[in-house]
Amino acid sequence: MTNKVSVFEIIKRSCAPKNVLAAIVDGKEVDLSAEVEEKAQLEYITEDHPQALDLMRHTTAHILAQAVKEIWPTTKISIGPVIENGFYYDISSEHQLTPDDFPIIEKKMREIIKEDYKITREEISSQEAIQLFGQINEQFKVEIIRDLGTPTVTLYRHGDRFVDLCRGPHLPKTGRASNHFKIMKVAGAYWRGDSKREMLQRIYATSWFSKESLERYLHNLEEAEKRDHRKIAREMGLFHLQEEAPGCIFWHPRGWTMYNELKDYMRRRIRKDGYVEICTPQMIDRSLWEASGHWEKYRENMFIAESEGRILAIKPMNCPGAIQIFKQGVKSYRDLPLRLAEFGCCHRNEPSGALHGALRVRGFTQDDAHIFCTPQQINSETKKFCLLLSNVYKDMGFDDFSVKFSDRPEKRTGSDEIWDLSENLLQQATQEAGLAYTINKGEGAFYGPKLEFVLKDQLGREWQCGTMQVDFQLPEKLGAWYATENGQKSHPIMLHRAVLGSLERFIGILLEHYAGRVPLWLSPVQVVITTITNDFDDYALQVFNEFEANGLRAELDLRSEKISYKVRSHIMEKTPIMAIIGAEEARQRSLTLRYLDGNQETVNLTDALAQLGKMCKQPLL
RNA sequence: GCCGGACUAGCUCAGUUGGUAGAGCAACUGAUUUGUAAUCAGUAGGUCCUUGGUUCAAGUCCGAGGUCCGGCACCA
Repeated sequence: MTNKVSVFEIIKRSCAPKNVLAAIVDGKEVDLSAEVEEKAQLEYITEDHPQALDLMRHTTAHILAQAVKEIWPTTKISIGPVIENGFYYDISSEHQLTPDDFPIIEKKMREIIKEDYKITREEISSQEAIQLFGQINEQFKVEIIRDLGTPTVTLYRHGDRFVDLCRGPHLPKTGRASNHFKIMKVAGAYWRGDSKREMLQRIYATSWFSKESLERYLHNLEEAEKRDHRKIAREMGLFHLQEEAPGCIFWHPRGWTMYNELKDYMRRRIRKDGYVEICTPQMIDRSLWEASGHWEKYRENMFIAESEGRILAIKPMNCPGAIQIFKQGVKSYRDLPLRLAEFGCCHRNEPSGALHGALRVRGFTQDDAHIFCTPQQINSETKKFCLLLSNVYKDMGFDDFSVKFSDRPEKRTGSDEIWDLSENLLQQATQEAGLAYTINKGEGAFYGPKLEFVLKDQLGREWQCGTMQVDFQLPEKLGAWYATENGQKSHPIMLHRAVLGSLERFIGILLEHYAGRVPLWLSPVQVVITTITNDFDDYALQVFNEFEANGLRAELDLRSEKISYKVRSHIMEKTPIMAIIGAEEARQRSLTLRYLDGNQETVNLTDALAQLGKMCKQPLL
């Protein structure tokens, strides 16, 4: 029999570092109070350990809960997990928290840290735990324990002041938690993430080991907010939204230029990949939506127009329309794969609370396409698509995107065989395309599995852009078929796919990614020509005409302002290049090109034209 | 949709215990002719989100609605 001792004891006896927060035994994190074999291999978690921050934040979350309970004793606590950059705790309280309460809570938390309560772990039977939490009116804890269904649970106490249900591990004492924390915001969150249940108050906080880390984090947040696409769009004069059209964008000339450049680029891309472009009606009679199943499953999100006694739906998706085109004329297996692309303008009545600038809108245009193919062609088409998407994202400057594979949901149609087949084909093709992905269990569409390609905004929020969905339902439902090699009728598989997702969303993400300094070929104004004094306006006008004739998007700024004033104003509009003309340039028929990063060079007009032409060229041209 | 907050000039924001609205920047006009992030002066600009109420009097207090912001839920 081997002797068991606490980690704490081992540290005391050995020459282990002083500032150990917890330990890892057999790959499992444990408290310092944990009893382990005397000769166990221990890894110590000190502040510089990769897992230390989460551990400390977790304990700080408990301290937050204790503080709130001490200030408002009737508060009920639920869960308080660690998240990226911090943690939150969900509570239910008669007291509605406001930011004014944050300093009060923070002060109490500092007191708790200063009091340096001993944190003890205790394992008790679930029944006892239910009784315990029942007595102190912690109904959420009781529910959690019931649902866990384990014979025992673990509790963590802060001295005799606070008790919480928790798996742990935790710091040995509250005093080991860092004082460098900050409560960030309070927001509503449903109990258990279920919109039918009680809404709790979620307190978000961040916490770091050092003051510098905390300050750096807060500074980064501020910087990220400056890159908010809504702010940038206004500064650059790209688009606006207004009350009368919630969730719909008013594109201004500059924004629309960017939009069309992006669209042109995509057109060239997909043409190279064998797509043909179509356009289907904006409004289609209800009967088609009933046949497609949208009327039943998606009615709530559809905008309806009534006319002459019939009900028309404004399309929320392009697929039923695309199928109508496929159905024109008899199709043969020789026609497959048939790739019908559509820059489809869709409207969806998204929940009001979901709207978010250009990233979540009600009216948007997808770079959509529907590929009609045989099951055998799923593999090659998926690979082809993954390659297309990777190339597009690369051209846009996104090396970093995540891929999620969503498999069969509980509510679905189609046999298990067809699900097995399509899931396997899709996964295999993705692997063969060299893309790493995570599994989104049960998140597939009811008609088939899907791939989602996700980009992050400046504040770390994820937005799905690209998608690839296998659909073995809709062609059949809407009566699309082709003649096989044996002359039999067969329903094609339909692949729904988009690279950018929506042009609106993608532009929003581009703006944030580049802080408005988008690649030259996308820039609405590529170069602004300006003069030091009005003496050179004639030459400036000549330059402008030459630029325009060469297909550059140029503007003239002949305001009689100081050059510093004009430089500043164009920097703020994020115009990538200024062509500055003074006495020297006019005499030599040259230009001084000033870039946004402050670099500049003086070149003669002919060279400038060639140089700018090259720089502003779209990919694939 | 749910919880909370906000809404005053194009933008960023002041506006006292309720007494009838202000600044800076932007815009416009004029002067200035200037070498790389703000030249000077003047002018104009408001249904204080909408609406109902309380009051002698409402930007301010109360009710209803709208939009936006932050989360949550949703996201074919």
